[in-house]
Amino acid sequence: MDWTSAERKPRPVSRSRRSMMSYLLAGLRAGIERALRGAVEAARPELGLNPDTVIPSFTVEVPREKNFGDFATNLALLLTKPARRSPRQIADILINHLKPEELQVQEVSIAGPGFINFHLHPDWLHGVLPEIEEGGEDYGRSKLGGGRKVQVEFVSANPTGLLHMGNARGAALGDSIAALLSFVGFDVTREFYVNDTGHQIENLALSMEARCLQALGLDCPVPENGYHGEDLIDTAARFLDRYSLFMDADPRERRRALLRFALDEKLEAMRTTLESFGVRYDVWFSEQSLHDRGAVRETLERLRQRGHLYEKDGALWFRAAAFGAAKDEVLVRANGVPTYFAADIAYHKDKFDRGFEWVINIWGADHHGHVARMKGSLAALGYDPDFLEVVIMQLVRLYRDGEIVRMSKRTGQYVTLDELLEDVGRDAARYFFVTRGADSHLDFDLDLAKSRTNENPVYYIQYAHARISSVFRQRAERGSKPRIEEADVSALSEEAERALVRRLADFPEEVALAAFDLAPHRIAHYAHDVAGLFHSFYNAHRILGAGDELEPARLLLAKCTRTVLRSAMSLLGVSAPERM
RNA sequence: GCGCCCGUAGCUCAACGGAUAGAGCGUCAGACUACGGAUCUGCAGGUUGGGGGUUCGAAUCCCUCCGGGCGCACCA
Repeated sequence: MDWTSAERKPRPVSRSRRSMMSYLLAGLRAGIERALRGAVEAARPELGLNPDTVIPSFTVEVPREKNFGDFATNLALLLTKPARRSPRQIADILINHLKPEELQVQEVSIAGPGFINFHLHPDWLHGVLPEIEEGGEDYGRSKLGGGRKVQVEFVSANPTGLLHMGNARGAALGDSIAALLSFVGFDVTREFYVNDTGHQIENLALSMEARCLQALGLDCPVPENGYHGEDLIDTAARFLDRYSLFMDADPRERRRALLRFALDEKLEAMRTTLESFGVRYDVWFSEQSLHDRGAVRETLERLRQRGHLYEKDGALWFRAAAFGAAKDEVLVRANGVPTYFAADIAYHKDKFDRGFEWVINIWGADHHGHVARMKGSLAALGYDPDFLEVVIMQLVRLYRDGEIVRMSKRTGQYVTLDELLEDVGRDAARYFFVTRGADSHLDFDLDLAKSRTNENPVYYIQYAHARISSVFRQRAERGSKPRIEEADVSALSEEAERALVRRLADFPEEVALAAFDLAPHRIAHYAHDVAGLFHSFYNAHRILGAGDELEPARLLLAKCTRTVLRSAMSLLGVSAPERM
């Protein structure tokens, strides 16, 4: 783990220097890192390092094993080559150039193959709770993003049907990623790209027309490639309700009106569903608008000028293969109609032109084949393709009653997000989707998500939060109120208390790491961890009635735990109930 | 056939290239006469799919094989 993780990955946003935080742990780490750097410089002759030898980039991290200390560095291991000495020898030399007392470090030791372990003075923990108390819901926020503009585009489902489980995973993932990036100081835009033109949309219009005619008693089947979902029957009925002059209208006008009506209704339904899932977008971007204002034509022209297009079989092709894609791609069909990909290139160019410095797309695994050509097209336009980051999300497999639920959009046999929300509820759904890494195949157990038992991990976290709230309710009911403000945190000496405080101190770094790795599942695990430490503490020790010294200190600990749990759950889109 | 992702405890999954691979669930054995038992404590459970390689160090990177998922349209 590394507070400077923003610099580890070769992303466009990574170049600017971090703005340093005052968080305790981060500060202590930075101090140790500086001291180590200084020690290498001072020890150059002893280590046999040339003046121009670059110090390798080393880590100062929290070791997994806690008797390895609070921090450990691999610096000595990395210097073996340039220094031509054994790592333990190097570590020994480095330690002689460190002044631990200046670092709040109690003990420095060499361990294992040559790690240098730092044991902090135990009192450092005393600073943690006051810091959380002061920060409140802002504890963990940072300015690491430097206010740079980031766009997260996710779901972007075809407005031709209802949202399904795959879309739901994308929604949960995208929204949490956006929340994380915002939390660490990026200027985040959540965006939904609306596919409101093209073949699928024409099919939608034709299907609507068929449903209308059916409603009027005519025998008119939905086209083979059309949309057979029953929701369209209702949509058609509502249309007829409103526009009774259906049969008299000019067929072309009629189709346009049908389409407009269906699109509006479908989009509105998606917006409503997503909002009840806790997801709200800043921008709904219309594909059609790109065509309307000539952005697609303009983009094609630019590619042509740069010599990346050619004609074949009457179609216009992009030399995608020259930019790392599997094969070349058609941008304009022989019939003169641009492909979806052509519009998509224009869309991503537009993202560039709007000034985003980092663009994140959440795509399902069934679209992974598009990544190379999308990036290739950006390179062809003269942009840095690394500004685009595509998070590929593996597909969701549903289980009910221990068996796989087969889903097929064609036959309309699939579980919708609306049904999921009704069935298992928002909290469990959001948590389940975001508790696994994006590239892990997700087995979604409907029965487990629905169950209100200890098998369901969502409630474990929420229960910790509700329990803390309950303690404060109890306290309010009782007469005596020791003042939390006068809590003496040094009274917290039990192992369970210290472990919890220690974990709470990790939150700012945990959030930063999760944000830059686009990995909200880290927060899910972290929250579970904190909840577990709290439950252990709670079970072993009294809070109320613990005595004049301990009670206020433990109340403060409980309050800070609640603060962190709330923030973590909020990042995941899970509610933090006062009682359950 | 080619490309991308995955394979870790009985199940679902974690683990910035670091030290003795960790959680939850399940199994088994236990725990408060006061703050919510949707809790806690403990036991058992592993050749990280197989085999090579790189590295001081590999679940992690490279090669190869096996198994699973998903792509490879003038669809989106």
